[in-house]
Amino acid sequence: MKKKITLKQIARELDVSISTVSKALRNSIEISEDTRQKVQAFAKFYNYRPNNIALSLKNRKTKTIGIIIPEIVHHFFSKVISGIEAVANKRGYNVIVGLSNESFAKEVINMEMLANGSIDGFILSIAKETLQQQDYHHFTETISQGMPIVMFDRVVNDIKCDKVIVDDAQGAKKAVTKLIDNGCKNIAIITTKDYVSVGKLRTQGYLDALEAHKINPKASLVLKVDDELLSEDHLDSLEKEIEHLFNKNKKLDGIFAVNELYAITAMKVARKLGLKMPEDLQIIGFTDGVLSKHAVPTLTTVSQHGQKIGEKAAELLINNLEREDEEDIYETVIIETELIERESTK
Amino acid sequence: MKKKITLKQIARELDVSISTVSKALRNSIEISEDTRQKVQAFAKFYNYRPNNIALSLKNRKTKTIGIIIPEIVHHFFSKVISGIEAVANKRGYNVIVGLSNESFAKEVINMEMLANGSIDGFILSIAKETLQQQDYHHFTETISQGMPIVMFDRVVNDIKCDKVIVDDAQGAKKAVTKLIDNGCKNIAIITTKDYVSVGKLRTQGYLDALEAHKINPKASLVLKVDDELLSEDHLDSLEKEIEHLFNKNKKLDGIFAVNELYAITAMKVARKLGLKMPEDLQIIGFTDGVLSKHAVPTLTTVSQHGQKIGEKAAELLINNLEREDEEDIYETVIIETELIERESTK
DNA sequence: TCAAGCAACGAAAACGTTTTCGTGTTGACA
DNA sequence: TGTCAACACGAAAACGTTTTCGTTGCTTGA
Repeated sequence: MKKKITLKQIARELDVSISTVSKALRNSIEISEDTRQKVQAFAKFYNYRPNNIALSLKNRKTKTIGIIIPEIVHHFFSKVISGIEAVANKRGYNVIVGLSNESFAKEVINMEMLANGSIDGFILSIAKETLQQQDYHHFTETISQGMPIVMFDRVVNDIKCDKVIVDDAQGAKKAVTKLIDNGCKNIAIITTKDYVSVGKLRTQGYLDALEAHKINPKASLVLKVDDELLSEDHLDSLEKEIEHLFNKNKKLDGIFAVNELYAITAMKVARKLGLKMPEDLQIIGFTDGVLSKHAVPTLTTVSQHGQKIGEKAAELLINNLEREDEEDIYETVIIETELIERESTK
Repeated sequence: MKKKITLKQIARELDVSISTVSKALRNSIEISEDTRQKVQAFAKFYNYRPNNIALSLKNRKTKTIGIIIPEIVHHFFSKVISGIEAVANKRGYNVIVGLSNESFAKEVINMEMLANGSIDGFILSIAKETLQQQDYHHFTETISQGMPIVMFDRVVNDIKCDKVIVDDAQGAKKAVTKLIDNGCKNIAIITTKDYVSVGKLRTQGYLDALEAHKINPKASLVLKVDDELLSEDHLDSLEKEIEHLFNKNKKLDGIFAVNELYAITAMKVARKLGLKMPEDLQIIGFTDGVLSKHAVPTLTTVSQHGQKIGEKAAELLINNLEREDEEDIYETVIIETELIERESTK
């Protein structure tokens, strides 16, 4: 077992001072050609690499980004991480991941754990519980300590930080407009309760599209699902609620769902009821995940470009970290959504 | 902006020494009740938290685990991370994630980036390119530097480290046996080229099951797909290959696929050919991802329990890190697979 | 011959902790 | 009064770097 070698050990072996070794390795002109060669050869032979922790302590920056997300087993979030990692890596940063599991307490703990020097800045998407409780002190506090935050997807406006969001309302509007253009007369929306900001915005987009076409929204066409039904365990109750939606609206011919799972489940119920897609019923989902691509029929969906969101968030954060002047100008970048048309629409 | 406060600043404000502050905060009996109270109150007021980096440097351990995986946008891998994170968090560790993107070079770079003090140990799954080139020097080197590694899923035997694997062969055998028991006479396997260890093992399990039932394997029933077809971009060619498989074997009535995507694609082709599932054709996949659960028909599959794999890997690593005696005893833990029966089989 | 200047190197501080080992003061006790 | 223990605290080293600021010894020019 050959342990990692340090400057001190090299210095001792070569009978020079630590400073000399350090300078020699960084090709300082202060050091003679001779000693430089000698030191570098020795270092190379023993595969010397400076200790990151020591560097972090000295430079007071860790070249590490902290990511806090609600969950990782989720196509969208893993896409975002993938984007973050790509940019971070290219610019010499590492990423450290914490999961909140949608819990306020875990979000706080995780942030505190990382904020004590482990990272230079955060990229995060807020837990549902936090959104519900509207307690954002942990964000404001870390920001006031000089640690920058970039929020994505689930953001809250009154925090001073960079944000990367999709135009949820616009994307939803595009989707619903598509359904209208395709001849749908009775379009339902399956969405979440309002405290989930993105759910609210998408619902707004749905209403906007209807209004733009002078269609009166009907309350019975709006299904706000309790989000705990999103967990795989409660699929049955989700199905029941959706079935109820069909029963209440016999002439239903279009559905816009604010996520993939709602859309897929709606498809399943429709199939059970003997509806043909896209002939009798057209469906559009949100989030271009793996389910949409491989469903039967394949699902038309609003793509959020998770990878791009991650890349942009990482760029914003790193730019902020490496900016010389300490100006506090915060950007909100909107990533365009894209309607990916597949078989579930005409 | 109130920056993080340090021991030194507290010491200066309270006009005591740094040592006193440190001891007072750790409730040392060396310090008088009075000063202890004073220091603790002050620290609490300014929300003092010890700097992690300084602690890492001093203790020569970072309480951080490095994860290197081929990709993160993948149900199995994100499940594993989720498991690792849960255990790590509970035991006071953070996780830092690096992606190899199946590339040898990126795997090496990532490991070198983290091995210089940033982490205490690795949990990883080997990149395909690395498996192909069979160059494992970066593993042996980090191990010989005293940094422990736990490998999962894609492992290689001759590296001295803990391993967490699924009984791929056994799982495959279970699946194929199920097909045989269900009356299938002509069972094909869709698998990867042999250098992917898990693909090879699963193929072996397929052959084992046939042999156990005295069925002669037919070369035409074994489809070894070039793995670049796994990328979403090459789905067409994958479909073509599978279609070719059907054409060559008119009496095909069972398919075992070594991953979800192959299985789903086989379903798609079968449906195009007008085959009814499970009546005309039964299919079993590997990896219990989100696709299996929501496919039409839902897919019978061999579950690997990714979460459990992650948990176990984290336990092994942390136990190793916190073991007092430096004994090098390495374990290989086998996580049982489970056949989850759904609609694609009778 | 001497001051100046330069080349080559070393000492030490700093980053923020923890911990070991003093050290000074007090009180008790002989 | 002198000694010793207990008490409360501080100095300093250590973790591994980088960097500033000396400090040598030698050369050079007048």
